[in-house]
Amino acid sequence: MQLPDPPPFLNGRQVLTDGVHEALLAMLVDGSLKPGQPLRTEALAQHLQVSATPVREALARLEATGMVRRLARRGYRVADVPTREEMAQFVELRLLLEPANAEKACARADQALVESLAQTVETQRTAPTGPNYANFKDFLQADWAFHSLIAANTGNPFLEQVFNSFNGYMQRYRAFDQHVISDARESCAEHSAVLDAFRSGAPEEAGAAMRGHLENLLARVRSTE
Amino acid sequence: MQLPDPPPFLNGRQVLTDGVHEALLAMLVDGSLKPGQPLRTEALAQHLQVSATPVREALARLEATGMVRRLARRGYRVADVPTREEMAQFVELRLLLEPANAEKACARADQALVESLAQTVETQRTAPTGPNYANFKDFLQADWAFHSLIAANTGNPFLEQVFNSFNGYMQRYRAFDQHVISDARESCAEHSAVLDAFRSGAPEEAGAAMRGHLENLLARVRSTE
DNA sequence: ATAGATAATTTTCTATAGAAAATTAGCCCG
DNA sequence: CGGGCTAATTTTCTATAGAAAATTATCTAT
Repeated sequence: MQLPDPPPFLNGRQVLTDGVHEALLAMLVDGSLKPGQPLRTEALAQHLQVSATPVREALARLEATGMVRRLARRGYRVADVPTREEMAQFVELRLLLEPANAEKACARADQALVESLAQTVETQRTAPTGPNYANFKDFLQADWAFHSLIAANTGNPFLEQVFNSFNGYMQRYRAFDQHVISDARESCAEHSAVLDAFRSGAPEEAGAAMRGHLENLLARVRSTE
Repeated sequence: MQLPDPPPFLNGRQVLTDGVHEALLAMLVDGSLKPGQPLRTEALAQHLQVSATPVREALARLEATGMVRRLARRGYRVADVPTREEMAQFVELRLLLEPANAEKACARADQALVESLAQTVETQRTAPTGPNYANFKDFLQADWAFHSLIAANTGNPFLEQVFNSFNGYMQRYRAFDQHVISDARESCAEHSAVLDAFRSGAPEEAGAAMRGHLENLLARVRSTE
């Protein structure tokens, strides 16, 4: 098959499956694919201007993230949005991992890392926090970048891997949840506290600050509704 | 296509991809697919008596486990066996999660769980620990079942999910590593200690026993060679 | 009407053919 | 003998057709 004009998502990618995977991931995260919605391969393929094969392959990969679920002989569906309780359990998991991440990363931190972290905090501070997802997208990305940078600099690839595997799951929740976002100011201040510990090279403090941040987050998630 | 005799791995499964996935997983775990070996779709398909499509789909799923890696336009390969250092880092991750798992599971444990755990310990105690993989397969399965049961009974599905996602990775390592197995006796005694804490309904003790178990494991992994 | 069965349609899933890329082999010339 | 170019082969990757299952629609009998 000769495509009339190359699909826009194939920027630099060599394989259609990769492009489809990325495109679907973006749609899942930003909420344009609605929870519970069936994902028919043919329709998606048509929409993305490719055949069904790379779509199926991309969906198979996405299944592992938990954002898509598959029923034998009945195809794929968009996973339900996490409930508040599920999100609380998710934060419980993060509470086990991220304070340790912060401690390890702080112990190994160089100037470049500290500056990168500072950059994310600054981005968060100045990013708009409007009413809909498009408006606070930058804020959320900076938020995640902060945690992600720390996970990536623990020196332990497994810690990074576990963290990243839940990336989309987390971001998708936020796209559907208005409340967590409204705590932008507090969240920003808590990140600053972690950053300060990094600046003064105090691993234990960094761990404690991260624990505090997540405990506050947990309280915010649990308190509402 | 009409298969002359149904492939043995399609027992009860409705979809070929599922069967292929399971078959490949088994081959990866028991070491019959060697580290670094290229996984050519056509060859695997022929061997499993199916076409290339379900093979590709199964490989796409396996990529997420870390046991298989993919290079664009160059296909899939069996991942390298974890080094000792990587395995130590893996145990570090487990040290963050599993003591908490034990504590949570112990706090919620009922009689049935305690009995199931006791069963795995008993299986371990009586299982043969011969020189090659086939011989201590039962032992390793019981070992893993112990940890897996605990993860599955924390009440937090994320803790279970993270744990299971590394299942194959771990088991595969053991198939290639002779040393960890030789500590069968110690490992068994340590499991007993955790079990005792469960019996007496002492969550903190259970967590501490689990921590001790993993710290000993970490020491065993690090000490050798 | 409505329940149950049957037919028609849709959709998933698998096989296969062919295009694009990568690998290997062969060759020429230094 | 060896480096670099081209041709041949292999292999991945994508599209597509068709089989099997599931879903929807239609029809009949009560």
